[in-house]
Amino acid sequence: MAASQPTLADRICEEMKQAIVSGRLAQGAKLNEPLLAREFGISRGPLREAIRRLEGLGLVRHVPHAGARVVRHSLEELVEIYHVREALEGMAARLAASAISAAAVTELHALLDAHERDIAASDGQAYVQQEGDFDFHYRIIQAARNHKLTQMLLGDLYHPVRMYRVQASQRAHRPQRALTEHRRIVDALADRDGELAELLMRRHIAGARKSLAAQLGGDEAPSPIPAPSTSTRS
Amino acid sequence: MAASQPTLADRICEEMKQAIVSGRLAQGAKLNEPLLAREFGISRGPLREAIRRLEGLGLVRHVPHAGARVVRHSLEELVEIYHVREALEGMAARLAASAISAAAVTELHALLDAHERDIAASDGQAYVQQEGDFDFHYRIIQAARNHKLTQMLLGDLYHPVRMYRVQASQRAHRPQRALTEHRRIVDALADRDGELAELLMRRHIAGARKSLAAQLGGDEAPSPIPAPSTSTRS
DNA sequence: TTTGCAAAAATTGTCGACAAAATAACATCG
DNA sequence: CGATGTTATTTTGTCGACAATTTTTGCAAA
Repeated sequence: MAASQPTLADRICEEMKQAIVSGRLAQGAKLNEPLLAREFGISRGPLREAIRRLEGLGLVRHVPHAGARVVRHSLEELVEIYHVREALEGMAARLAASAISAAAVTELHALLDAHERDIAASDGQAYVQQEGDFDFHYRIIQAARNHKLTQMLLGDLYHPVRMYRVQASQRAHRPQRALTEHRRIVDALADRDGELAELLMRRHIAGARKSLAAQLGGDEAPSPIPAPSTSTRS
Repeated sequence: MAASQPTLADRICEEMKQAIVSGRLAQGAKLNEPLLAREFGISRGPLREAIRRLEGLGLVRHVPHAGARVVRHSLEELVEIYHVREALEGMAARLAASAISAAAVTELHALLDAHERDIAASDGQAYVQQEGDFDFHYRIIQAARNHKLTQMLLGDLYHPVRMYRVQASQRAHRPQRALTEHRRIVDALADRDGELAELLMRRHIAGARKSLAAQLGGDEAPSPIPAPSTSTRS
């Protein structure tokens, strides 16, 4: 079902998605149609279709006669996303404990072994852990065998997270500790202990969220006054 | 977000979304561009943009040189969605317990009172409970004050559910019981008991999911998926 | 210098036309 | 009669051009 003859709009959409996630198209950047069209060597028609698709995906925002811009992700929004991830990936871990195959568990162990080697090799930077972390979470999500869940998590929710990681050049929070937590989760999966797997996954993501929230300045745990001013005034 | 001058593509996108959810555009129906363009009285350009946006929203599926079709939702997928709803709305209930205002709790009570009157009045059919149920869940989600959560739940996830409800003409499962469960949830919110609110909400949705899954086992007379008649009004 | 308004430029929205591909129809052959 | 290759039609993909709107620019006045 791969694109046998990928259309121009599809190709451009994919390229732009990559450009946005990688930061080559900065957050809030205006998408100038004639310019981009010339740059990609295509007409404005397919480009507009690609932009509309990205709009549906939530990666760009479009106002009627003012053009489209790359969405901006505030740290607050990142924290919100981590809340959602906590709920969703916790569920994924629980489902995975029931659905995962023994072979997949073995593969997960091998993956974590590889991560351990990578961390030991590139001590300090641990950039590989970035993609490796994604890889781990990807596999858990896939193992849950819930198509809609996969679609939401991998299709929509992860883009902002990847954008943030790449663009902020944020190093992994204590990759050694993350690795240990990953191992515990896999152990729970191997034991078919869905409850424990969910708990550990939630704690794992909640830890990352709190680390993120710490950058916000204040603790965000109990929001006493929600401050309804979203300040998205236009 | 005041649509100062809604563009054609936006308007058509909205109309098509409505048509898909309401079932006027059946599941699996082919989106014939010249036909639809004539029907809407516009050119193919904006129509294609609208379709691309719907594609990003996950309401239509597009294959390179074969055209776009309305997505088909199997009962299995519905069950998957209810799993996701359970996790997400459970979280929403927990967050809402912390974030909701006293005034909002009062409004919720009033809403449920109205539902009770409606059920008593239109005993049996209880069609109002359909939208009312959505209304209740809407408010809980909003009360969680998590923008991303709202976006995912109300933006993407609910469309298939509404499609299913509308098209299958499914009556609410025991509206009286649903109402009671709703009341208990609001009570938990009023007590600021997030844990209990989450538990009750999860149980509430899990019940609906099980009722849904029961249909999966036993094939009943009403065929849930209508025959894909390619003919649309011209 | 700053403010306000008007013209100009650029950009977005929309359309019709042409090229490429897929589907349908049809005639031919086994 | 059915299968198959070819043609014809429909449908999708792409492009350039024109209209509508917004933003910028320029200029004059307070």
